[in-house]
Amino acid sequence: MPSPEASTPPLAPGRALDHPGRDAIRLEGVLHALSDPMRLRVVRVLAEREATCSDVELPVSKSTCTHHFRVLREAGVISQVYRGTAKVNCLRRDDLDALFPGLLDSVLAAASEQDQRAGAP
Amino acid sequence: MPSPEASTPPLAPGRALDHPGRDAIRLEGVLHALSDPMRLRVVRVLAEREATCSDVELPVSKSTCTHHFRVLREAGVISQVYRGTAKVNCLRRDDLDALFPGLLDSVLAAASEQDQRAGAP
DNA sequence: CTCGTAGTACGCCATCTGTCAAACTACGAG
DNA sequence: CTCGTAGTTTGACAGATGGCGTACTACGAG
Repeated sequence: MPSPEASTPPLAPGRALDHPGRDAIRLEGVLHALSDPMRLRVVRVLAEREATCSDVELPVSKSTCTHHFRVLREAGVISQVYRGTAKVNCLRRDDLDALFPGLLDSVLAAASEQDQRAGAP
Repeated sequence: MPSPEASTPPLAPGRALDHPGRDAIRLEGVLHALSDPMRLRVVRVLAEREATCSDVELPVSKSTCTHHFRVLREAGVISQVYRGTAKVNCLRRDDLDALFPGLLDSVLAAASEQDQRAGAP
């Protein structure tokens, strides 16, 4: 890895994953995707920074992890692109905000607040 | 039924149902409850007016209907009180808005917009 | 070329979910 | 008291879901 900083990594498309178009994203599907604690945790991480599957720490096996990321992708919540051997995940903020204004933000805010309430008993 | 209009109906408590306290309402549970099309439909009706189970028209059997209302109640999304032989359902707007500000409104707005998009192809 | 790392694919399994029908309870009207 | 309406309970069932391990593929580093 020659001088990794500031250099755009390979970003090889390898093979494109199948993402639903903006118009194919359904509210019910998004809510369902967000209703799982593991997936909600993933989304909260991705709201702050993009991340590969493995640097979102989840207390589940690799295959289960793959499963959750796929559910999120198929629901239209995240996008995934290969970069070398890694896969980079991003929140599809633009699409979600366009389709369901305010929804993502209120879910994220609600999750944070719920955390805080739990943290201060 | 003597002059039914303007008279508060019996409103007999019959037997109180078990509702989670405000602090027991979990975001994941609420999102899960809202992620079913039938239940989302119920919530959208209740956002406009309170209603008995039977005057929310659902294309499912009575027992399935009972099931969905129970899921909503146990998730903390609605409250149910007996009034005579009927059961009146209300959105727990105050609790939801206090816990998850903006969430309910954005879900309702998103549902409406999704409807409109589907209605105008 | 070879190796290690990242992630996928495939079964398998237990549990949960949505659905129904049928039998039952609760209450108001007569 | 009797009847009809509203809703519950129970049991069944098919399908989805979340979880695992193992075997596999793909790519970058040496």
